[in-house]
Amino acid sequence: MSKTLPSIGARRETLATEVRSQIEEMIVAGALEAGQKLNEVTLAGTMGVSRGTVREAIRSLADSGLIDLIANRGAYVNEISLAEIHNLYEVRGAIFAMACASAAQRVGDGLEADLIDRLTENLDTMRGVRDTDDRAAYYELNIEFHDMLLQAAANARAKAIYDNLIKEMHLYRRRGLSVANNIALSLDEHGAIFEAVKSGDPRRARDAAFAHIEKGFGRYMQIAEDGNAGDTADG
Amino acid sequence: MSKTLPSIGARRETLATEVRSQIEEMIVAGALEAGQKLNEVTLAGTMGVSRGTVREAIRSLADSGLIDLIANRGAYVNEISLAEIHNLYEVRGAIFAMACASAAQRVGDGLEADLIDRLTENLDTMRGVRDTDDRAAYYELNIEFHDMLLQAAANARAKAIYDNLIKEMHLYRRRGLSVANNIALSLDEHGAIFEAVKSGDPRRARDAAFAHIEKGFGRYMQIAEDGNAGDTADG
DNA sequence: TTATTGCTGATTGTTGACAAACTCAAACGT
DNA sequence: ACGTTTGAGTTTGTCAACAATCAGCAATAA
Repeated sequence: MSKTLPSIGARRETLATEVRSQIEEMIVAGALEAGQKLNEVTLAGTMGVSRGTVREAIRSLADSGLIDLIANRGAYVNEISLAEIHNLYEVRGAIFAMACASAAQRVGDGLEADLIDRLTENLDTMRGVRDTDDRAAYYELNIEFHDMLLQAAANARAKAIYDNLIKEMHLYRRRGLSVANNIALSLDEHGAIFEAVKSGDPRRARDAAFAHIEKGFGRYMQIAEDGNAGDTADG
Repeated sequence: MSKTLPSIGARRETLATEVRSQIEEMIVAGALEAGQKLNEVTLAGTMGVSRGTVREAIRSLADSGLIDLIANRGAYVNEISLAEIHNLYEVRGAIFAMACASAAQRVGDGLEADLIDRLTENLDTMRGVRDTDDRAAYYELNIEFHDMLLQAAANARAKAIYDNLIKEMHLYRRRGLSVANNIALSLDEHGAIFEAVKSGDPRRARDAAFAHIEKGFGRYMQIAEDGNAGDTADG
């Protein structure tokens, strides 16, 4: 299913970036377990490329936190504790809250004219999905909701960091612990964020976003303690 | 003066990381200007290492945002606009605010016993420096203040991202635009953050931190517009 | 004149080989 | 029995050479 996104004209794919996505996918899919060591020659062999190329890909993954590097000893798939998951939630919340505040500010300034319409449509569709309990659909809509706000913040760096965090958090979904979700609850929270952004109130948007992420972590903890292992969307 | 910081015990230095810091220093010091292209063979020659090694270093720098990469065309020192500087301030503010809230929470929970003492001492020293107008000393104290709070947040990922942002923002200090500073003002703001953290009020700490960074950007803009080019600390 | 095509030199992408460092376990000495 | 040392084997770090791609310019055609 996952065609590589056609890169926008500017930057073609290089072999190393291709290998990078491939390893990334292996980690997310669980083909490489947490704590497992990545052997450069083995990977190079199975992928049919040279060791240097694999090496470059691994270095890149290490820089974005998916992999731990120890000099002269190798690369290991990042093992993560519950405390670290909390840390990721915190950072993600901080970035998202900032983005929502920024988006609200821009809406108040008359920029981002169509944002409100697009958010409205997203929420409407989501309400329809709530009753059908179609988690896959909800998952996509949830990502879209967050993405639109990040986009509206007009802060490329923030978006890059956020996307990276999301990618990393994906990991823990496949690793036994599902990410918490309650469509009805997170829909309410999305509504609160929406209202704040719509009214152009940065401060309120920020608080609503923070609350949303914090509650999301709470739900995650709940499910983690209950030992649930379903594959759901986060919210 | 600028010795390279001794890397923390755990991870030994490899040649590539050494080259990385060296290039980093060249960029910060202005030996490599914004927009300038980095030629791999030239760099390898001047540094006396192989091309593959500088390649690895360049890739790493690109991942942390100091350098722009274009496939098959090369690496360029990141040119940055005023809007992007604002973006960096925003992200930095978001992370810092989150850290302060977290620190306040932990203080309220009885953890971080000595944090308050250390912050108190930092502020006292700073007040002494205020009158002498010793900017170098203030600069160090300012970094220490922020570092202590990031540390107290007990969030390694947040600290890593924050440190990276700071490093990047260093760039624009050497590039004509100084980073804004007014010791007396930022001392007041530090005081507000301190009080909030001390009272264990996460929300107030967060707001104070946000305000601090925002005002810092305001001062930066002020100086930028005035065309000032001194080398001062930010606050 | 202007746009297109085909060279040429230079630079990046990729590879395989060599050198250095590490792991593990057996041999050794106390 | 226990800690230390030594050595073989494996894995990573570094390097130099080969292949692919790009920027710039000259020649050609409309």
